[in-house]
Amino acid sequence: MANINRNNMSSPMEEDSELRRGPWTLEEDTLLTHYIARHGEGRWNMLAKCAGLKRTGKSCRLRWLNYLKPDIKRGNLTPQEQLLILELHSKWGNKWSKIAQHLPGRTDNEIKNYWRTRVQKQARQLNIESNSKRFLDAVRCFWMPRLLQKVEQTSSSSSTKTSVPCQLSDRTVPSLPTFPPLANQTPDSSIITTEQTIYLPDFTNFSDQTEIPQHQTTPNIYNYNNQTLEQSYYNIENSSSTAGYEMEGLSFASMSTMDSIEGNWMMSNEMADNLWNMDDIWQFRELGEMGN
DNA sequence: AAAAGCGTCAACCGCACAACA
DNA sequence: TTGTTGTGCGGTTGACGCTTT
Repeated sequence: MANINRNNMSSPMEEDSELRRGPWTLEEDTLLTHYIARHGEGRWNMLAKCAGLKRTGKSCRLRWLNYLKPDIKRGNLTPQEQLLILELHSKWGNKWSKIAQHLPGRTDNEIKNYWRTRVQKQARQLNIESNSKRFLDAVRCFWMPRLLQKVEQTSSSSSTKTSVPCQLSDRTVPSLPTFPPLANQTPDSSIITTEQTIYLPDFTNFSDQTEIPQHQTTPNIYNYNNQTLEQSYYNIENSSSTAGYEMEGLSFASMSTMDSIEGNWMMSNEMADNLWNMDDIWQFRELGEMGN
């Protein structure tokens, strides 16, 4: 049976024709907001009726949680948030609500949309499955380092540790070193060390620490296209000790597969969403072919 | 200027599950 | 135990706006 009928608690003939669908009007938003302000959330079907809304309870709940709730954060996802999404998705897969719990103010719907429109777009460009291990490697090799760089730029350009929009006016950013150093290499002082700490702003409410695996202190070995690879792990920690969460286990495994990119990492405004350029794509393809 | 193509995102749908009578 | 209701989740759709042709 359709949800509309089941949730509406009345016969289809009675009320289905009266139920509104589609975009919410300002008036409906106001009704819903005011009702919840007075009576609180929950019992959505009853709420919809009592508030005088010709909507299903389900629709009201969705509108409230995804749009009207006061703590909803609007606007583009910050590099930090994108980074976190990539990492958590690599860990949990399409568990959008679970991922959303770690991004205060962001909804599962928003994260899901981000994944489908931005991340999967990159997968299409690479002509690989977005859920494949190859794509995961590509994300870790190319995308995450870029986001890390943006995080760095954000934190260094901001005296306070609040999020600022990423505004890269120059196509060329300072060169990024081989990324990451292999475990048996002596880290050059100019390069990012394996214990680099990056400060992330505004991540609060991280209480689900049990879900985050313990920090891996030793590199482990696994195979990619029959090549033995070492994984290096980078730590990213929350800047606020009171936030109660450290992003331990934020792993950038297997970046060493394709760490031969030297020199300039190109990034521009138009590439803000297109986190790897054509050179990266071709390089990734070539590496994939070599491995086959 | 108009049409077509494309990307984004709010909203909907189907399903699963928990709570309860 | 069974049926009903409420809620939550993930997948999908479609409207809308922007860009390209």
